[in-house]
Amino acid sequence: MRIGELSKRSGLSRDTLRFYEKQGLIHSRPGAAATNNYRDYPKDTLIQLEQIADAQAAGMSIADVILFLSQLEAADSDDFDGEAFLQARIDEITYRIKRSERFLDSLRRAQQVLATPPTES
Amino acid sequence: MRIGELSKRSGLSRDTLRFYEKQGLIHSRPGAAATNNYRDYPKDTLIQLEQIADAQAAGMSIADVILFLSQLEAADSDDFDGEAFLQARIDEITYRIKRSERFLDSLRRAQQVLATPPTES
DNA sequence: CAAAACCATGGAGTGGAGTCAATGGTTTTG
DNA sequence: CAAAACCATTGACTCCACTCCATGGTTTTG
Repeated sequence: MRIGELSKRSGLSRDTLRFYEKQGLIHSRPGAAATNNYRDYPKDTLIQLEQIADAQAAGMSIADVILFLSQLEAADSDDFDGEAFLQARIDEITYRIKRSERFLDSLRRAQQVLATPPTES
Repeated sequence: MRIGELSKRSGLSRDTLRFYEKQGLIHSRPGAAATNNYRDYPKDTLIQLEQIADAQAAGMSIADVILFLSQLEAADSDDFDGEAFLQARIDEITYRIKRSERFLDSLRRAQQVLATPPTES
């Protein structure tokens, strides 16, 4: 799949896709046709982009996502404590969700207030 | 409360607090002592900072938080559709939480994989 | 086959959210 | 009362995640 189609399907701009690739988040095999140097993305890139979006929604930086991905691929490289890394992210995200829900509640309360007809003091 | 104490209690830097104040997120009455121009923060600023942190955790920008706050104070200004604004934020955040939880699940699965002793093929 | 549509690279620019540094005034403390 | 600790302002700077542009090559299409 070429970048234009991936862009359309993922909803991300071409520039963002090229940026992600430069960062190492996604990969393309260059020019299958060999005549040009157009990027050619495997179809599961779309799924990966979804996962990246999930990670970003959870507050992870691109650098974190890269660390996480490299972690999955080389699960037994022992120069890096993957378990600690994972646990730290899990804790962070759990905490973030808790805070988000608290904020959501206050938005709902505000909604209640707005929905209530003005006081007839 | 002066900025140093607020900083210590909130865990935010003085610079961040001054930055927030410039943005209009928090307020101080200047120099109660009248002799200096030190900021003096009411004690409920701490609570407000907590709420701001919640909002940020939920992915809201500072500009959004300001809009939200102004919304609570002037609930009947009719040049702005507060209900639509609130509903949009609620939807956004709900969606973000859903994505975060999906990502959390994949982290937990990765954790499982790491915890599993290497295959004895 | 020419115009339109698509692709590439490199590098500059943007916006959000702080962070740092320089300079100088005020309070607290031993 | 001097030194240390605290405070103020202004403006420059950083980092992140894009986004835009200029320039030029490749494909597709009518």
